[in-house]
Amino acid sequence: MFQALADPTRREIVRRLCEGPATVSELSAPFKMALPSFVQHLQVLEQSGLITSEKVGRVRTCRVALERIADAEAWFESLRALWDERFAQLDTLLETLQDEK
Amino acid sequence: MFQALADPTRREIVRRLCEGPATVSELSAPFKMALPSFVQHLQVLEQSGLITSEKVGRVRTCRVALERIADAEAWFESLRALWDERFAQLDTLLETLQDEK
DNA sequence: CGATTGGTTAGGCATGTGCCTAAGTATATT
DNA sequence: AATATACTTAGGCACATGCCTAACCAATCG
Repeated sequence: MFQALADPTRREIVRRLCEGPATVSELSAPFKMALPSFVQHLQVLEQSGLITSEKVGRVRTCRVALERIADAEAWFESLRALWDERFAQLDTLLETLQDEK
Repeated sequence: MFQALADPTRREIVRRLCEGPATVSELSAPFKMALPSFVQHLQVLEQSGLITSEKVGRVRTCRVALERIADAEAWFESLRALWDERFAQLDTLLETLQDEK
């Protein structure tokens, strides 16, 4: 998942899809890149679960998988929890020191 | 920054440092990896700003740079904002349709 | 001072990644 | 049916990445 987000093109794709579903053509338009290369990026994102896609006729429409984005975000929250826990321990220690004083 | 977080070893390093500062030796102990390889990971993280390090004598101590972590987290928040904005627009549209009905 | 410890530098390798071009398939339009 | 459009498949290349070993430097310990 983080591997998938390592590439700036892929991050931009995800960002764009948060604005709403889009076709492969729409998504690829702003990028000066050969289509197969671009689609490879989509595949990485889809493989990681961050987006889904559906082909109707000859048009493939991509959508962001927000639950999966939330999974990635949760990692940061877990870091914050660790850090906060550390501050809580520091606070406790400071209180202990004050009591002893 | 996301590039730096793409590697599981590096994510674990960051996670560990959120528990508190640690020396290179301490950090590398759980990993079955040659020290130079491990230090290369630290360098990637430091280069990306996610951690800082300071050498005192022969001991290098690493610390997480929480502000920088917050920068990465902010990207997810910006996605959420886009998504929320989209829902707001949908709500408005639904209300408009209801009014017309 | 010699030995040990903690880290750094240098060079190398196998694999992965991000891009390309060419050719092809399927669907839609004229 | 011919043409255009949207995507897919296949193969390739240059560079990046994640690991290794060997050698070295600096600080600390006994």
